[in-house]
Amino acid sequence: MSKAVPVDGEVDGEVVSATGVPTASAAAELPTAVTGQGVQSVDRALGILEVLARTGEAGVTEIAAELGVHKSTAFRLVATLEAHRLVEQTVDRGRYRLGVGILRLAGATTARLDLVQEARPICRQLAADTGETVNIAVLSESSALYLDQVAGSSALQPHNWVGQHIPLHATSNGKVLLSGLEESSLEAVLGTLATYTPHTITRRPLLREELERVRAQGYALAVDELEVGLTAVAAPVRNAHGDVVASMSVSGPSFRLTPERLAEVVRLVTEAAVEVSHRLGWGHR
Amino acid sequence: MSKAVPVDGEVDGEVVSATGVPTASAAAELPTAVTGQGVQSVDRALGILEVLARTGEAGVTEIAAELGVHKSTAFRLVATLEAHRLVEQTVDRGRYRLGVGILRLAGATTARLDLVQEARPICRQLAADTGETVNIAVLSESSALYLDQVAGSSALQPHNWVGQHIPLHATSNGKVLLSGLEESSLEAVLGTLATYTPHTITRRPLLREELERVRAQGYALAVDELEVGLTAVAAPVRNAHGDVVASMSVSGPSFRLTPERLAEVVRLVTEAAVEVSHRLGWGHR
DNA sequence: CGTGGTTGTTGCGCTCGACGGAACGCAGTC
DNA sequence: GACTGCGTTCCGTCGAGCGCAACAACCACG
Repeated sequence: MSKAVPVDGEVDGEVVSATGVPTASAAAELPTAVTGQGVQSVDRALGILEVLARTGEAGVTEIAAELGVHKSTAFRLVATLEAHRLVEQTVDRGRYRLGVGILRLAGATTARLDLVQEARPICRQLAADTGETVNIAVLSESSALYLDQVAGSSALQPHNWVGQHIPLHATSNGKVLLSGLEESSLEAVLGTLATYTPHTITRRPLLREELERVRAQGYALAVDELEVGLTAVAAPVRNAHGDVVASMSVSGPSFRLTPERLAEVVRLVTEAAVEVSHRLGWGHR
Repeated sequence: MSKAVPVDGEVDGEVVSATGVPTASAAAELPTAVTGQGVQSVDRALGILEVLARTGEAGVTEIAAELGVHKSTAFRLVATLEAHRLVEQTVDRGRYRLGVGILRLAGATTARLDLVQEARPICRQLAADTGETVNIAVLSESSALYLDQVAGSSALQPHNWVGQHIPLHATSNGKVLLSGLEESSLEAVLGTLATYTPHTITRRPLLREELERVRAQGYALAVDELEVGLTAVAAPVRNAHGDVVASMSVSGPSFRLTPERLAEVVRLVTEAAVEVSHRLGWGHR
């Protein structure tokens, strides 16, 4: 198992890439996707955390096999992790699982869970890619509250919606936010469905169908529903639990967001929303 | 931009001003945390995580000083942590902070805790019904550890307590958890009763009376006891044996949780806690 | 534009700390 | 009671990780 050490060749450290297959490193017999270089024992210890995150529970022998190290080594590492409360054993002489220390650390990271802060660079990129206006909104008191907006490349600055409350049933963002609600709370936030244009969805059964479609396809459309000539597409942003916490949208004049262009925009906005979700801790399992 | 919503950003020293009760005369030789025995490098690496959790952000030199090791050592450890996404640097050649890997792990831990799993839908419903923030906490190391949080309908996430250790005597959750203890273990977990506001209960006899009241009425109140303007009400969650295993709370600004509204909130939170208890096997006697 | 102070980053040789082998105590199970 | 699995402990060895020092940027002086 001794790995070829002396000469360290590649300098680029980027190995893991979410979907990427691990690089073909020499003697890569480890089934776990742990990074090759770094402080060995720390690398292994963190590997243990990842194993436990994946399996939920594991014994020392199992862990040792997974990492490709001796039992005693795995035990020493696990004991060190336990001293820091990052793992805990179910009973004495039992298996191990992740401990409360993880939660304490996570609590410290929530300080930077500022949605706007994390989403901004991605919003900017999305605005640059599409050339249209990008918005991010959350649910607030029976309406959509726009938290941030990045203008597109086009000269004419659209209306600035930041801080505005927007009806839920007539916007793409609103539909996405509604799609994340359960049936019970859905009824609580839905008042009368006001009519804004002939295309506004005003009948509840139709809205439910639409929300079901949004859930299924992972994004929402709104064409001429709030305002004639205004088209928008939105995708959900999820937190670590998978809840829909916000919605990210691209909007612009309908004559520019033509049906054939929409497909590409849909792809971009869903990708961006997934990226933000990842930064919020979503994406395990 | 985005002036409208003051979602608290990166305030540095913002971490609970409460937990750090000045320890009387703790070991001066130990640089930071529990660094007893174990794998040295792993111990140090985890120490780095704790430093970052405490300070929010830190540079390599600062970390090295905190741990009492050489810069290069700290750098290598931090680089290893970074490879696993547990830390990340703000910009190139910049300071380090905790990364999203922590959130992934945290998500895995809460997913493993059946308590959170079972309680989550009920918490969500409770948050929707009351419009306020719902928390669920357990007893851990002489303090209340918050396991989960569901934000209320108001847009701005007040403060994310998940993973934080909160004093037991100054919170509604803490009182509920204490009320489930026996006399002997009660004395063990109670240290000095720190004062946070003029309303904090700091005298032991008064606290005992309060706990007796909590036991009798089946819920706990905390108005302006941890923080002026913060009101919370909590109810016990019991397992199949009837032991208090967790506490569920609704909290919000005192101006919104008025006395006349509290009655209704008390009813809702106790009902929700009973429902969770039932799911954990309580109630068949 | 230099100059002295920071930072984070990187080779390098020495040494001490982490590693693996083996043995131990303890549960179950043929 | 022998067997086989588990988690745990002890110990000698050797290579991995340590501290040193030099490096490359950056910032604040003057």
